[in-house]
Amino acid sequence: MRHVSTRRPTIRDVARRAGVSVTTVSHTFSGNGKVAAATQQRVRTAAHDLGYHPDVIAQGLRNNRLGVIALVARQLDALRPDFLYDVDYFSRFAGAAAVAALAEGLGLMLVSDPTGPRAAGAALASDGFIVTEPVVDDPLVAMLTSAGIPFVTVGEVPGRSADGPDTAPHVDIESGRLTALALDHLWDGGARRIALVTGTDRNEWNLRSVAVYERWCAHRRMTPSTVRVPEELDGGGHQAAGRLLDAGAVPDGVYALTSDHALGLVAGFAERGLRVPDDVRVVAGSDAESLRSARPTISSIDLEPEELARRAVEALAARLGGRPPPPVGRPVGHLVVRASSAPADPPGQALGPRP
Amino acid sequence: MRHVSTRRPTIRDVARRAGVSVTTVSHTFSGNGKVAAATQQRVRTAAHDLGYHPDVIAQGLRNNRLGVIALVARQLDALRPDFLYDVDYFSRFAGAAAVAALAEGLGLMLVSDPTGPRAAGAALASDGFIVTEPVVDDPLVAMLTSAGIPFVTVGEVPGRSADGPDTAPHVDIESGRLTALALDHLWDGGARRIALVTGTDRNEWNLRSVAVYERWCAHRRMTPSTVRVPEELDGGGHQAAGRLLDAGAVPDGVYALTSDHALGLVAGFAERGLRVPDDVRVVAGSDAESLRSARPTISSIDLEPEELARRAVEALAARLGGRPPPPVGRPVGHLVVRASSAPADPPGQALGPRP
DNA sequence: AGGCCCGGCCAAACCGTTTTGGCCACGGTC
DNA sequence: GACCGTGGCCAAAACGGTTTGGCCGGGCCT
Repeated sequence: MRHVSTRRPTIRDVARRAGVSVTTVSHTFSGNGKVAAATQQRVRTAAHDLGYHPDVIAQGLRNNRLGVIALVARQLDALRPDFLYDVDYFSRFAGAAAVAALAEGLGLMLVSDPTGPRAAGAALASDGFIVTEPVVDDPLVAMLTSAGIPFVTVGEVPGRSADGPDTAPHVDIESGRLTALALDHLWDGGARRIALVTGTDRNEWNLRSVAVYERWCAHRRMTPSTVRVPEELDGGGHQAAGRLLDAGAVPDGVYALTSDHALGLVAGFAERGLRVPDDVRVVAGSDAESLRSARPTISSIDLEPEELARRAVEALAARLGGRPPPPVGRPVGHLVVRASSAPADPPGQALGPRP
Repeated sequence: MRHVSTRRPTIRDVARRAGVSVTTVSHTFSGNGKVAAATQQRVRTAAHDLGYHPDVIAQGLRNNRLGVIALVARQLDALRPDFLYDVDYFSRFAGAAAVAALAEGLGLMLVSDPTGPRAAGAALASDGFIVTEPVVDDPLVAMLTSAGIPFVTVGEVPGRSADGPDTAPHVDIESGRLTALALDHLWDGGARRIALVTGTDRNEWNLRSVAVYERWCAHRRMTPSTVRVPEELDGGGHQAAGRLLDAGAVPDGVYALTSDHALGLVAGFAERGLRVPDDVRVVAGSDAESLRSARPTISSIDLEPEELARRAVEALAARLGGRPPPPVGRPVGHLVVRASSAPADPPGQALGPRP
């Protein structure tokens, strides 16, 4: 007999119990129609007695919105499915996005690229998408655009500057400012032969960093030296160190865009007898726990994924609600100086820690 | 005029175009009724021409299932909302869970504790829940149980052993075996005064580890020495080191359940002049990138969150599909030996690396 | 020949909401 | 007194699928 009581109460049950129509119940909850205060009270107590909660799916069917946004985790599609690069960044981003979504009354769904082979049907049920680090001619962006599904990218979609106003709404990751920040910091520390280690994804982060780096070098009459290694390549940083040293012009400063690569780089330098930061200073372009605990600790750009996530969610929520986009806030992302780029001790002085 | 073409095609459009009823269209896709092969073909091409995809929400309304499971991220509710402890574990878990869910045709929703203050309506739309690290008298478990919502926990719900068959379905994290593994390893390395540093959450991991540790000590006639520090306490490991040393009986081996604490512990020991692993060996109970790159590198138990996540998703999916639970697989979780617990060099021998 | 089963198809009910259009009574306006 | 506006309520039509029950005709058995 218990199966009788197991059915969750519907709006009809509430209506019956309150002695009104379902319309009235719907109205009292949505605040849409006109319902007398006394009636509202009756409805509310009836609903409460029954433990009624509106069915989100039925609502979704009717209003064509579920209250769920999707975060596309492209790293999930990497060749090694059990491997996530830039774990810190993604995890901090996803966690903060979930919290921000919650605050907007939305759920956060983690999906792999819906243009990929295993397109999850459920993924398409979401009201909007957050796409991190879109690449040039991004198929996902194209798909979302043509399907008319609202989305927000984190970082601009590169290679569209010519299109003008056609650019998709995005959260600014300020890659230009941050690159300059890192390079200036290395320069201020005394580095005069600064190399760049970048990933191969054609996203804004990589592309703009390279562009800014080259302009920056030209401005200072420095010959740029760029090494490209795939983001997801294990030991990529190590390899980059080798390539930089073998190339002849040994750098005295390196800006490595990926935290993993920065780690490998430092290790690679150590193996070849170069001391960090004494012989070569290193700054990573993305912060991670591992940089904090490495020996030496490694300086980095903290992109503030939490803040980016919050902004992305807010922008998307505003879009979904037909509200104007939130105003741009303070500049996001900052430099965290650690041992790997600490200013050189004056020559001839003891190397021990100073009070 | 474009708004006309913008409506996505429904099952009715397909039916009309194929010259059949909607029932037939539904049947050809679900494989439920009997539909002649030729008719099926007509329907499929019609659907393809129209770019038809069934509406997940409408399906969900009828079948009472959306194809989405929820992963409860309790760390999101921590006091500092921008802080996740054991980032590695959670991120690896969530990523793998999303992939596994995808493979089952399910979406993965990240939600905060639905019993919490900000209960997201959408959260309740999910078909089932994955609850990591349930605690004694877990309110969430109680809520899910009473609401009849299917769920799977990762790690047993502690304090229910008396209930017998009443225990909730769970994925075994094998905390007993792993604790013994770590302790035996310390013992084999020569440690004879082994301390335990544990968190304060009353989950299986902490509780069982303590229990096994105490039994293990009794068996070897060793006086147990346990230090408790909250998981989310920054600098908790550091504090633990202080407490252990101030207590008088300086340990020569420590098993610290949280990776953060292990890190702080090593740092704390170093400050007080204790060398790791020479004076005291350390093993962490949870692996993380930071342990891999710390100096010295720190041994740990790799819980294999990816495998746990996969199992949790599969178990939940089976439950949702009314299928029997998947068979238990190989033992999961293993010890990763690093420098912090390397066997002592025989006295009088050089300390340099050996080939 | 009659009865039965079964393959192939369809019309209609149903899932739990929201929204539209209308009904009724009441009060104010001319 | 006819008219209109409006506050309060409701019945019914969506929303886009799935499932039930039934209809029809042909082959097989007796």
